[in-house]
Amino acid sequence: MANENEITETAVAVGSRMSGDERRSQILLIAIKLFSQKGFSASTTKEIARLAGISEAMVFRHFATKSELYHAILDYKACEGGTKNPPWTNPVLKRAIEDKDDYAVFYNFALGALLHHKEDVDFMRLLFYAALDEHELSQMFFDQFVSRIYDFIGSYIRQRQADGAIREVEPRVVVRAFLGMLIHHSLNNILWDKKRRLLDVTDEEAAKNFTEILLKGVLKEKQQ
Amino acid sequence: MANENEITETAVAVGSRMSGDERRSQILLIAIKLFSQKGFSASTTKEIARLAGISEAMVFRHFATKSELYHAILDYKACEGGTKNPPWTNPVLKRAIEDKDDYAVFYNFALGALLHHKEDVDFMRLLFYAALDEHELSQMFFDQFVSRIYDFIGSYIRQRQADGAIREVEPRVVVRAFLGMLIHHSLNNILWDKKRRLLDVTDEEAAKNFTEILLKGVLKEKQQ
DNA sequence: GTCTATATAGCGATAGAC
DNA sequence: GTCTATCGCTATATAGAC
Repeated sequence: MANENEITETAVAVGSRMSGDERRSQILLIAIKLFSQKGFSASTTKEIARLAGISEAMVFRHFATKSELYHAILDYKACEGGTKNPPWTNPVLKRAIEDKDDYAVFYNFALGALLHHKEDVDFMRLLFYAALDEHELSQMFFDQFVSRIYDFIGSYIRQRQADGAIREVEPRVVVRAFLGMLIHHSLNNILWDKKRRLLDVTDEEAAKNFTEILLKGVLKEKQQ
Repeated sequence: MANENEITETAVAVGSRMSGDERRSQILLIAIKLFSQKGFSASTTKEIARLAGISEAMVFRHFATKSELYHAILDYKACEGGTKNPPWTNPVLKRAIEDKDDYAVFYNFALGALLHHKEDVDFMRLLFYAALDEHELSQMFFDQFVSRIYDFIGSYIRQRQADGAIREVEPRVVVRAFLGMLIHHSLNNILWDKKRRLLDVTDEEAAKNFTEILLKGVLKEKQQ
């Protein structure tokens, strides 16, 4: 691969004797970084060991197989990383929904998503690798998280349609359009824009613009 | 990996003696399929050889290294596959632009993109793998194709803003929003929707809905 | 052009001492 | 909990016969 970069920074202290649990999470964190950078097959247990400052045998003492390590990562990330603070528990968003403040609903959702993506680039990369590899994590995350997003935003849209505020469009199409803007934007930031910046906007500006486009796009004209 | 499927279908006749060029393209096509399904590292020259019905040594006669094979694929795909019939040569689209028929411009662009994605799933997967691996193809495709799309649609938007038809938004943000809907939708179709279908619409419906959302979202109200 | 056979290296994983 | 040493396997890549 073109990327010959090394991981130089490690969140956990390297080497030195540590307890089983400490060591286990250290290995986990390093493996997350490595797998998210190079994918599963291109990552080696040897390099994980080297980065952790321990021998390969130690890696296999904590995780019987490389595959088990992968699963542990995915479990860890899917439970802790990906679905922590989901939108449906966000108080600001809940309030906006109660108030039927359409702009606040979509803007806060958008900004939250963009910040979350930026904060957990590793997880996004891991998730895309898993999706391409057709790994079960992908489906797991999808069922546990993405499909709920569709229900969550979709039901708000349906409600606002009943109010006569939003025109008749299939709610799921609207969700896909909105998520498309957000996820595609984050993906661009992660994968390409670092080198050639096609678009240089703050997360707030992006959230504002996307929200405006979507809302004007779906609200009935008289409402605007 | 979870995907244990085999490639059973091959576009090119397997085995039997063939000319150098024939054999070369056969290997290329098989490798494209394999790399796009499993990524670079997880694909083996042995399997390529097996699928082609030849020995591994033959693969290395045509491509000195596995990496060279990868490059050949990317050159081939980037020149022939990805950028064949780009939107800016589409006569229907050109006509719509001349006529300043906003709906036709965005609808035809959208439908063209969705059909193209569906037609060349292998290339999309290859491109995403390459992007994650930070392979140069990714940047190449980006510079040769994506950035031109931004210029192409962006300049149309700018023109319509000068006409007073489209409200003041950064054109590149609008492009990103629209491409986001389209690419994200295709990505969903490819990666997840095959198992759990969140959204079941024809390409025409999707193109229509996305176009309507975008246009209502950016046109000045009086224009609608 | 195609093969068999082989070189070489690195992989995941294990054994056994400390 | 950690190491060194090593196994068995598979990977890429090459040599040389047909």
